[in-house]
Amino acid sequence: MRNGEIAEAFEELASLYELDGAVVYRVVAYRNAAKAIRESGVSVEEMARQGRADELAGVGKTIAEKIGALLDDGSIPAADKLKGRIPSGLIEVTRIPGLGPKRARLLHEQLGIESLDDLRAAAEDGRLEGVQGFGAKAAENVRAALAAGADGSDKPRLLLSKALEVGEALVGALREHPAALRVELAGSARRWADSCKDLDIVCAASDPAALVAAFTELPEIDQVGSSGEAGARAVTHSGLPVDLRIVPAESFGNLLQHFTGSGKHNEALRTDAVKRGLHVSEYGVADDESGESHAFETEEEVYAKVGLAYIEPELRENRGELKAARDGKLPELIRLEDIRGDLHSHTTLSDGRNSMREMAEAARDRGYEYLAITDHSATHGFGDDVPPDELRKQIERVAALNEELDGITLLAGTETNILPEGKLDYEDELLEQLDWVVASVHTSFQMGEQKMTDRMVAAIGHPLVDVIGHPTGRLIGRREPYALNVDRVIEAAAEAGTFLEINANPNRRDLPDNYAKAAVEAGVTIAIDSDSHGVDTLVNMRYGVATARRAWLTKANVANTRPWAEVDKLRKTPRKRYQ
DNA sequence: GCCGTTTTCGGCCCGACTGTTTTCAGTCG
Repeated sequence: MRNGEIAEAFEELASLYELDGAVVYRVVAYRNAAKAIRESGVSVEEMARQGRADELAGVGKTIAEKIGALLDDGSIPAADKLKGRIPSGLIEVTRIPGLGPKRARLLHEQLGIESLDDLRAAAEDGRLEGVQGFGAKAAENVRAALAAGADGSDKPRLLLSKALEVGEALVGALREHPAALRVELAGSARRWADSCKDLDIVCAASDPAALVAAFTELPEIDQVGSSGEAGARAVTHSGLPVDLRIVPAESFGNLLQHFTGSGKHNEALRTDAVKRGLHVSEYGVADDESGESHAFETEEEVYAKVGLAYIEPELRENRGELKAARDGKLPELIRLEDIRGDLHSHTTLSDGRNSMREMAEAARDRGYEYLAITDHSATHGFGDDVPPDELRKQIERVAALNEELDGITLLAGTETNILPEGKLDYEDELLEQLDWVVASVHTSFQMGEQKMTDRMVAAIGHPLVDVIGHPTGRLIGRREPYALNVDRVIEAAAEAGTFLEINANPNRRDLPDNYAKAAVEAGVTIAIDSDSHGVDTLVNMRYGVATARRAWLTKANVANTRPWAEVDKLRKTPRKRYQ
């Protein structure tokens, strides 16, 4: 079973316990365990088989046993038992705004409601008002939510690149307003998560009312829900909810820290602080000893007050960053400026939109020292392939252009398909003449896990494969990863010395952060590549670096923070012509 | 149900808002 599937089972179990009226701490414990399982960079099934599932933070003896039962029998006995009492449709009912587990349970007990359809009927025929705690307003809110299309599914999330497009425009416009003192994007966008469900903007202002008024008039804003001196809630034309908060400048650090999250990070931070007699909220840090509350202008001061080193937003996911901050063991995260070249790009020779020269000049303008031209191989499958003879000519064209270009080195490369049997798309004799070889899967996505993993491991073992491109094949929010044993892929890459890519395309960000972290811990070197198909997407490198930062990576973990000559030496098969 | 530089038992973040209350529970972020 995949980590995601195991996590889902425990999320369901948490909801069932919650509807059954279990103590909230038990429900939270199951939810925390589900999160740890989902985010694990190694196979939890494998850990469980080895009796090590309880090494995950938040998984103890009881949950470890339940994981075992789930793997052995396909279900958790406690969940099966609860399902006898609690209809699964009730979980959807709890996702209607304003309805939670307590009220859903009440509706089940008093009206026999078991599904959204039942809820709709009861809201329409007036039975809802008869339930204790429900008045006319509550019933009306349910009717409105259902009419607005609430269907019991989780809120949709927008890809980070789309959210940032809007968020950066809003922040830029607000910063230009004369009343603005400080304006920062907070929330999941500031943590560079894969996707966002809303935007949070935190401001300090000399004239709050004027700044709020200006915000509601911005061209990106469609509807304004509520607004006042303290901020506004609005929705953009693209349907993204935006929360604007205005705070006093002297407590800007507290608010920014609070609204950057994540919720789990803040919860853990506060629990930790309580042990030191400190109570952290968005307004300040209250000190039991002095009885005073301390407000801070900067986040650095907030973290210092609770005895922690400053934690970068990308790390604030409660994945061990608090302990590392306490022990002074936070990594010095890689920065975008550390990147010295891009090792995966396309031109019009395959499916790119710009010529080799245009790509080279654009890369040089970004300050890169080198750019690998890696057009698709002979069986790419989408047309625009590069047959062997064409690739030979391309090597010559790269050499000729290098003669003309100053300030950047072009590398002759390929993004070769990994064929279903694990072989590559060109003969070794041709691959040997290339400076850089990316190998990726672009066909036969539906293979079983064993075959797909064998296929990948075979490519990793090929002496002339420098890096595996977008190793899991996921498309964020649209396509699950291939059925792949990522543990084995990482192990094979570590053993062979083959690099694994963090593909920086914002739709991919592949390797994902959890796997990239596990890969580096296993000794794998990472390459962060834009996979640009035009000059306009070289900037996507920032999403790859963000994923690397979320994976706790340093400059040293990433190949292309080095000059090209060092990258050549670092890979498993340095090419003779460079020696 | 988990966890341990106060604890192997007794804790387990903080505050705002809403609607229904007659002092607060439930929900949300």
